[in-house]
Amino acid sequence: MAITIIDVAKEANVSPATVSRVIADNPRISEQTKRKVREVMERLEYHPNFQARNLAAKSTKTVGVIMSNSTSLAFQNPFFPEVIRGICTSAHASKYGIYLSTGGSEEEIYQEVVSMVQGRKVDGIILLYSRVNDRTMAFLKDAKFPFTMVGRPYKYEDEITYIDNDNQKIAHDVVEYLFNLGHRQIAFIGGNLEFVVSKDRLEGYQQALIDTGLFYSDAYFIHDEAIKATGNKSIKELMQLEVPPTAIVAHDDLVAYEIIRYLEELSIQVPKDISIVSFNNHSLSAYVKPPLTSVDISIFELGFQSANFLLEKIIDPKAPVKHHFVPTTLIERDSCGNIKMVGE
Amino acid sequence: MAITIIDVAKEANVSPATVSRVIADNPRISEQTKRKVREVMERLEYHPNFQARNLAAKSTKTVGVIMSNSTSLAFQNPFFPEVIRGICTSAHASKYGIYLSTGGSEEEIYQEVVSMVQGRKVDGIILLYSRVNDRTMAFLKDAKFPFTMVGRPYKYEDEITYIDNDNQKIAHDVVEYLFNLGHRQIAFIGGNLEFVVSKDRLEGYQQALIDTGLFYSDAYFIHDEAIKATGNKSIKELMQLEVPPTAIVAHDDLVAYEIIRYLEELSIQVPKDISIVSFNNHSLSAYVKPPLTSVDISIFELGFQSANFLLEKIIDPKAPVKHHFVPTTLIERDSCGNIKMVGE
DNA sequence: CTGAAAGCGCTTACAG
DNA sequence: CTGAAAGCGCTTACAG
Repeated sequence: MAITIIDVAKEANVSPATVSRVIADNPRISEQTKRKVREVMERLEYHPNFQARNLAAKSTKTVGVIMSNSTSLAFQNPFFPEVIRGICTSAHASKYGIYLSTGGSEEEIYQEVVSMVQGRKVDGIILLYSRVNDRTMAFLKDAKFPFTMVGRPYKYEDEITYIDNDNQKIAHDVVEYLFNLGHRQIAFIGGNLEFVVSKDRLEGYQQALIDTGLFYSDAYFIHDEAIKATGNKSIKELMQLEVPPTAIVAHDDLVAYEIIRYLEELSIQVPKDISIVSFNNHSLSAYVKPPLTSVDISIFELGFQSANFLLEKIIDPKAPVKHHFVPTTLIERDSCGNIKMVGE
Repeated sequence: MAITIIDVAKEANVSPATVSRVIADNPRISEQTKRKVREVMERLEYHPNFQARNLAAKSTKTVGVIMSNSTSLAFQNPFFPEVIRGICTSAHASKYGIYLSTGGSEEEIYQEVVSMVQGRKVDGIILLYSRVNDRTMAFLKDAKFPFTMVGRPYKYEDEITYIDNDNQKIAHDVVEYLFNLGHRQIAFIGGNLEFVVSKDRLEGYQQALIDTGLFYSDAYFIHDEAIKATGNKSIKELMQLEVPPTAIVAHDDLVAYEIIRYLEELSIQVPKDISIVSFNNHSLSAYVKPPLTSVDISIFELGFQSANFLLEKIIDPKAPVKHHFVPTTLIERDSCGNIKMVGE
C-alpha cells in the first residue's frame, strides 16, 4: 500500500495530527518539528491522499469547468484552448485543479453539474458560455453554489458574477468602423441566438444601424447555421438582393472565411467588392488571405478572470457580485475597403 | 448539511450498507428494496459524496489528462479541443471524469503528475504528447501506474500502451506524393525535435528522399522555431539557395500558412511557383486561400482510443501492452502543383 | 437478501 | 506546541 500519514508519524515520532499540521504549514508547530517531519515525508516519498484530505477538510481544491456541447457553438473550438489556459494559470497559482465536464447533450451537462455540486466533486464551477434560459445556470444559482460565467447571463445579471466582453458595444463599434469607411449597406452574419453573446452582438449591430441612420432589412441578417446548412445559397441570396450589402459583419473568423470562400465562388472579392469584419481574432487570421480585420476579445483574460472571480467566491462566499468587461481591440488588416462616396 | 447515505437509510428503513449496494446496483439486493431505496434517494435528492466514495472504494473514476506546456508545441492549440472531445466521449461512456493538468513548466507538470499518482487523485493518466527522454513518462512507467500516450514513446516502445499516427509513413507518403507530381527538390519545415512526432516525420521525409533517390541538403531542413524566431528570413534563405525547392512539406497547417505568407512577401506563389503539403488538416484549411493539401490525422480518434486503452488498463492492470496507428487521409486541395518534367 | 462493524486516510475542535 | 479522539461519508468483507 501507499505511504500514509500514520507511517510518517511513526517514523518521525509524532502524532498523525502533527504531521497533518505540518502539511498544512500550521504556524503553531515548531520549526524544528516541521523540519523533522518534512525530512521523513521526503524520505518516504509521502504524498497526502487527495480524497481523504478532501473528505475530512470538506473542500476539494478543484474547480469544475463546463463547456457547452461542442457542436452548438461554432467558435468554441479555437476559443477553448485559450480560455482553458487562462483558467489554468489562475487555478494553478492557487493550487487548484481543473475538473472538466464531459457531457454531450445539454441534459447530460445538467446532470453532470448537479452531481458535481451535490456530490461535492468541486468547490466551484465556471460556465464557459451563457445560454438563454439555461437550466444549469438556474440550478447553480438556486443551490447558491459558487460559480462564475464567461458571458453575460441572460437573467439575474445583478446576482451573478461574470466576465465578458462588452459585446453590444463591440458590435456597435464595428458597424461604426464600417460606416466611417463609407459603407451604408451592412449585413450581419450572426451566431446561434440561444447564446447571449450572439444576441448581444446582434443588438449592438441593430442599435448602430439606428444610431447611424442606416438602411436595415431583415434580409441583411443571417444565422451562421443557415450558412452551415445551405452552403453558399444564403450568401448568394444576400448578394442578389436589390440593394446588396457593401460590407458584412461576421460573428466569428471561421465563419468569415467560410463566407469569403462562398463570395469567391460568386466572383465577389474581399475587400475589393465587399468588406468584411469579424470577431474573435483567431491566430490564423493574420496569415491567411485576405488577412482578416477582426476584434480581438482577449480570450486568455476571459478565462483568467473567470477563475480569479470564482476563487474569490470560494474563499469568501459572501464576496460581492462582480461583473467585468474585458477590453477588446479591433485589429485592422486587409479585409475592409474604403468606399469613396460620391456627393457626400 | 447535505443529505448522506445515513439519511436515506433511515428514511427507507434499511441499513446504510443496503443503500450503498443499491447505488452500486448490486444484484444481491431485491428489486423491491431497490425500488424503495431509489424512491427515497430521488425524493431527498440524494447524491453520493464523491470523495467519500472514492476513499472507501479506492478508486476515483477520473482520468488525468496531461498536455505539454502549451508554448512548446505549435500545433497544440487546434489539436487540443479535438483530442479532448475524443477522450471525453470515451470517458463519459464509462462514467469517468477528466482531471486536467494545469502545470506551466515541464518541472511543474512532473510534480503535478507525481502528486496525481501518489495522492491517488486519478485512476490513470493520458499523456497528450511524447517527448524525448521524458521524466514524467519515466516516472509513470516506474510507478507501474496505468497510463497511455498519444504519440509513440521515445523509449520502451514495447512496454507502453500508446496510440499514434504512423508519422514516419505519412511523411514518407507525402514526399512520394510530391515526387509523383514531378517534384525533385523538396524541403521540410519540421517541428520541435524534442517531440517524437517531429522526429518521426523528419525521419520519414529523409527516408523517402533516399528511397526516391532525391536531392538532399541540410539547407532543406528548417525548424519551425527558426521561422517563428526570424520571420521570413529563413524562408528567404531557403528560396535563395542555388537549387531552391519546388515543394515544401510543413509539419502543421498553421506553419504552412505562415510560410505561404512569407513566400508571398517574396512574390512566390502557391501552388504556381511552389507546392506545399502539410499535416493535421485544421478545420480552416478548407476555406482559406489557397485551400491546403494536408494529411488528416483523425485527432478525435487519437483521443478516443487513448482513453479506451487507458480504461482497459485501469480495469485490468495486466491487460497486454497495445499500440495502434490511427489511419490518416491525404486531403488533396489546391496547394500543390504538377510539375511537367521535360525529358523524363 | 440484508445488517453490523471496521476501515479508507485524512482534519480539527478540544484539551493540556 | 502537541496528542487523543471523533468524524468526514462512503464501501465491503463477514456473518447470518
